[in-house]
Amino acid sequence: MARLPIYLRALSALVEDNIGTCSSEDLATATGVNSAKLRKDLSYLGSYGTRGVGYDVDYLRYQIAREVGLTQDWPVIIVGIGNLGHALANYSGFRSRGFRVVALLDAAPEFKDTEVAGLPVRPFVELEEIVRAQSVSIGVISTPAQAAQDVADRMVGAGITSILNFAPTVLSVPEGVDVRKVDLSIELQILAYHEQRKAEVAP
Amino acid sequence: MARLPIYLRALSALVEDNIGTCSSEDLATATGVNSAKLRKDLSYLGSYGTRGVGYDVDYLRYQIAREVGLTQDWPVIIVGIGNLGHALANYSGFRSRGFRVVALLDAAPEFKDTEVAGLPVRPFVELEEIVRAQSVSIGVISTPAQAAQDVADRMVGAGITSILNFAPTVLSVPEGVDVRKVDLSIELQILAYHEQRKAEVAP
DNA sequence: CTCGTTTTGTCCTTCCGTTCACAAACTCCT
DNA sequence: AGGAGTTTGTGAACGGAAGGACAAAACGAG
Repeated sequence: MARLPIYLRALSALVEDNIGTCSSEDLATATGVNSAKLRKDLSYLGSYGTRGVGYDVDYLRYQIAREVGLTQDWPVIIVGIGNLGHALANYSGFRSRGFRVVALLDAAPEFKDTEVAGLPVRPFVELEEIVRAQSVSIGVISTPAQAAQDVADRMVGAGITSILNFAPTVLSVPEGVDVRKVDLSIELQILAYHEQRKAEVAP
Repeated sequence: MARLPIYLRALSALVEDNIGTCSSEDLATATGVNSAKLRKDLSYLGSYGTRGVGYDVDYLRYQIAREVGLTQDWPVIIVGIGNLGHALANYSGFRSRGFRVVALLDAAPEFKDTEVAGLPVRPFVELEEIVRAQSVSIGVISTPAQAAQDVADRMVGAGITSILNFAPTVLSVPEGVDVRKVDLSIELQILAYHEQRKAEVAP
């Protein structure tokens, strides 16, 4: 479920505040979901609550983290060190949630011998070697659109089975490989759509 | 509909390739959608196809752009010029799709007199003035999580009615204000979840 | 002009996610 | 110990999106 990470974040905030127990209603308002939906989501993982009391924050957090797979460290590589790749390499939210950026790659020769976020930028041809050496299964693509499919093919060939794609292209990958796409301008377009509808109704 | 921008991008690619006409099947495979779903989406906008022929690429593109609201220019401000804000300010995909970044803001005084992507970074206190002067209705938040709610409140107070939030927090905003959230680490967590399930089944 | 081919637009069925509502289970107070 | 008050877990109803399937419409060949 795509909502588990949201619950996880809210639970982490509760842990910070030394709150030991919470009801589904509490979590629901904190995360902006319906409380029945939240309970159903959690019951799908098992019966981790106590009727009349609620959920043990620490315990529930661990159970969700285990379900999502965050009890282990996931090595990640980032291909395409432009503005966005730069930002991703420096993003602290990855490391704090069980992801470790093990390598940055870029095909452009001008990155030779440069460092970003404490990691050397390595030439793209070393992809296979790095993926195998570090058992990487998750790759991030932050290249321009026209390079994305090539990068994806190489990633899949090297053994990567999950791709987070920031390039504005539809990637085609074989069965068994997961792709998630984040398209910044599409998000803005969706907002513009709603903006326009507001403007049409009002005046 | 959230799929319209995807169709729009595929249509733009077809225009580049000088393709004047396409069937729903063509567009569907290019965007990775079921062709029946695509036709239903398009028919919701009106009857812009010709049976036995398909859709006129240029005409359809214009109609979708009009529906989404991209025939006009949308001024946008970005608050929080860290790594991510930097990348967003430089992202060319915004301008090329009808969005114009009119101001960058940050509360930190060390940004005084600096420029990013050709725009001066202005102090956060000038938010209201900028929003009013430029009639901005869309704001982007790329601050740390703890500042995000404050920024959102100020944005709403200044008259902004659509917010794209990159901070890992649930924002609470009044009725009539749209918020879209992009959480980079949640995307990775969803991939990790699927990765783990693959690993459980295989060995 | 007619027939065969192609493709749209849409009806209808199916399915999945969401929400309501409530019994079961637990705590606390008396 | 028992009753009042909470809160979970889930059965059942609801709604809407997705996909299959097909009639209507356009085009081209003969």
